[in-house]
Amino acid sequence: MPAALIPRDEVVRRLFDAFRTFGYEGATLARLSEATGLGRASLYHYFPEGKDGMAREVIALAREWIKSNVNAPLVNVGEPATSRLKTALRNVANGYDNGRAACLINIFGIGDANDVVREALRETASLYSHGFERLLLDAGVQKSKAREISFDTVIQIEGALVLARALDDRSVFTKRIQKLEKQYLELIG
Amino acid sequence: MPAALIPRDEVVRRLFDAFRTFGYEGATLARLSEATGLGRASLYHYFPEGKDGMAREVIALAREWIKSNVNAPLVNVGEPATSRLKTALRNVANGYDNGRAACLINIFGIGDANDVVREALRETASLYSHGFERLLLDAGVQKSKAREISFDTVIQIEGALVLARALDDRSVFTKRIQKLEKQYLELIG
DNA sequence: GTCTATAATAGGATAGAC
DNA sequence: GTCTATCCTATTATAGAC
Repeated sequence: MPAALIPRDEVVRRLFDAFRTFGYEGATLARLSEATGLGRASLYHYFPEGKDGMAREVIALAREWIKSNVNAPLVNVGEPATSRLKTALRNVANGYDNGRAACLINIFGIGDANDVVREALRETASLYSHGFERLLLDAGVQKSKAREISFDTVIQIEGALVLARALDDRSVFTKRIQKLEKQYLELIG
Repeated sequence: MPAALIPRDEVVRRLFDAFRTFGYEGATLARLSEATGLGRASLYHYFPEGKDGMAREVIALAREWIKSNVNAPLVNVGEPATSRLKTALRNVANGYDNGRAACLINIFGIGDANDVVREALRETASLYSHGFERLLLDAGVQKSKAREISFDTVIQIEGALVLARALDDRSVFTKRIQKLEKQYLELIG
């Protein structure tokens, strides 16, 4: 019985990349096989539920990524608010490869996903704004205002990614992240 | 020789709807056939270049839509700036069915489109911000500032559409449009 | 866990009658 | 312009050997 070529986590990470590059429908098993280096049969060994199961695990990875790379830094009360924000935004920029990579929240929102995927998507999108909201509340911003701004933050991230891809110009994204940082520093600095 | 069941323009409009509902890869010929009411063979009669040709015409329709429904109202110097803006934003809200429909600029930016589609996409995305930029310039806003705000406008539209779909909450989109109107009125009112 | 082989279906596209 | 029939390929998925 041959050993696993790569850890399961790494398989999921590569699937994640493939899904957000090609979209759900565009991510064919041939491409997923190439992205992971695993044959189709091996993919079905890892994911008996097939492509749908892969998608579910990939969304779960996205959720964990947001938790550890965005929300955890933002609510890390040991640090001053400004450096918490900078860490989170740096992680956001890196996570999207500075605008080259798309967001799964967008990708899986296209087409007719099943209910499980749709609910996971809703939860993940909601989670995304929570960290920013907490940071603003900690900094003394009023609740309704904090909610509005944190929503606005996710909207700007998603919109900038879309426009950067359409214009084929990453700076549209990186500049927007810089502008977000500036806006936050005016509020919480 | 049977007459055409529907005008060609209407066929393209229905394809437009199908593409932005399902994405390029998700828009199968079966679905395009159902959306238009035409058999596959008839679709190939209208579009000898197949699905790719349909996509190109659909993007052209999107460009024309932006020109007549967004940019034309925005630069209509016969009207006061505020009502020009209101007309354009109302058209934007309607064009996306108040947040229920996705934007082709996003849809066709996913996956690996060919060069023709990619270039058309770039042009269309660029066109989108031009009308808003012109309105701001007319209102006396400084050029660099006008450019920045008009970009920001498209980013917010695209981002709000993504988030509204992910959260399955149209109000995320409609509220953002209202906020955009308010921001503009502070500048040009 | 990986492999080869293969089933079963859906996808894009075309031919030719009407 | 539309229809039925069909081709070919790609796609998802499974079986069984190692």
